[in-house]
Amino acid sequence: MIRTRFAPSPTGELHIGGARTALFSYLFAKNQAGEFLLRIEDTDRERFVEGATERIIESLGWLGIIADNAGKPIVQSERLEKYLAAAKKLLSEDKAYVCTCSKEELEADREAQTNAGLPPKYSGKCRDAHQQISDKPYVIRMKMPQTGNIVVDDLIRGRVEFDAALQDDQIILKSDGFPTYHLASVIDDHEMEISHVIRSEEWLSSTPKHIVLYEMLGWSAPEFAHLSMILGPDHSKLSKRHGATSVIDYKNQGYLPEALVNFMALLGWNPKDDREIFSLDELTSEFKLENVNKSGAIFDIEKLNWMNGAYIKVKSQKLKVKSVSQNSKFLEEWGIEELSAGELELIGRGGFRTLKEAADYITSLRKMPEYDSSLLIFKKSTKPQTLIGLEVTSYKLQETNNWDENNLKEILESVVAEKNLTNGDVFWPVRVALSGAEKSPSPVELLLALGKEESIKRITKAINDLEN
RNA sequence: GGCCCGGUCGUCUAGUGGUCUAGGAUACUUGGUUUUCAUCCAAGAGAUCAUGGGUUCGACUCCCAUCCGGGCUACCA
Repeated sequence: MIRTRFAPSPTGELHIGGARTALFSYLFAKNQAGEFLLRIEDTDRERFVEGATERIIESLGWLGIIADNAGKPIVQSERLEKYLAAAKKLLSEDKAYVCTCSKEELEADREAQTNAGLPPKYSGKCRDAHQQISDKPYVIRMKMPQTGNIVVDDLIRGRVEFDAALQDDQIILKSDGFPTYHLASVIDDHEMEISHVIRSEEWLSSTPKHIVLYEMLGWSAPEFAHLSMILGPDHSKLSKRHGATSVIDYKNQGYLPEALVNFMALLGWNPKDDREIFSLDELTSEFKLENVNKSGAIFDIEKLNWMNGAYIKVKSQKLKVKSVSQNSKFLEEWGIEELSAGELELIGRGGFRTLKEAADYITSLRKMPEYDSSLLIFKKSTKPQTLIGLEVTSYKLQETNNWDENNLKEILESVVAEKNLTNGDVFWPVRVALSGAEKSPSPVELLLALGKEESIKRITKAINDLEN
């Protein structure tokens, strides 16, 4: 049984990088009918943020990445005795030792080594001192082998070797009784029966320590797959100074979860052909770890914008055939509860990169436009011709009971034909009367979005403005 | 500094020794469509495959070196 996990620290909002790691872990497991679990790594009490766990789960849920244990994730701070017991077992087997070096001492050692041009490494002072646990503050360090190579067979990177002698005697239990990541993740991954550890590249360097820990504990290690990182435009690790980096930021800016998921999946994974648009389900059935890249990828907002626009288009077109109550959620967060079919049509014509842009447009469209009436006259037209166009159109619109696209188009065309006018005498002023803007969707789209009553009201106002 | 990972159009990428004078997408430019803008359609420009050496009849593809970028080097994860 394939079983993967996502193990964030509750130190803030879910990051794009974390979300992508979660996505790949989820896709890998679900592709093989496996389980995807969530584990909260809250062993650092200083960085712990109240409520962060809930917000991470919420962001994940918004993306559609639902862990099989999302209702009750594994929480490390609730499992302290397990880590302590394991550390003591290692201690009794001489695979770990008590270290009483103070932080100041360690800091001084490190500084001296750095100044001497040496790589910083724990001195090993307590390694063979065989100290017992006493009242004195202590930590427990694992005893790394001092010779040989440690091999990591990474599913993405292949075979990577590390010189054991260069590895530090990692602290596995801190003086506050909490485990470090290394111990806790090894124990939990084993107990949760995780078959594949899929995590970010930043963990590759400490994987040898984890492998040694598995051996010491007498367990077989899971498979490892280290994902490349997501980079900012300046090629450094994506971080806050690059602007929006949390999933919730994108939600608030009007990105669709489907678009964000699709975009993140393409950052480092591809289907080996030209397809680019994938739903979460399609991603699940297509995903293969072999198709994941080794190199880091820059988060390119332009491409996300394009993809989000494409999703907005498709989604608004789908909603068009549904009832008003069903589409009430679409732009709800921007204060728009109900969308008419005509408004959805207008959104579906494309051009909006975010939901917020679309909502802002609909909001402004719903207000009676204010504009200089000279704008009503097309550059190749005249005031009298414009007035005729507007008046005849207004009359015909009042007479019709058939407010659909084809009919409206025919009406406008018939005004042009019957009154011997040009498109510029009719289409342009009607459009301006409805939108109040130099640039806008077509008059037919606007008529559809605004409805009969509002459209006639605006055209009437335009006629009055022009006459006075 | 040490160890580790990576390096194909600006960006995401295809490419696993000959089909590559390198394909797709995005962004950009131009043309078409449109009363306008956007959409849409079409076309174009854009990569001496980081650099230098090998190996080979032949290398983007294999090997080495160099350079560049990134990660780790915490009682953070």
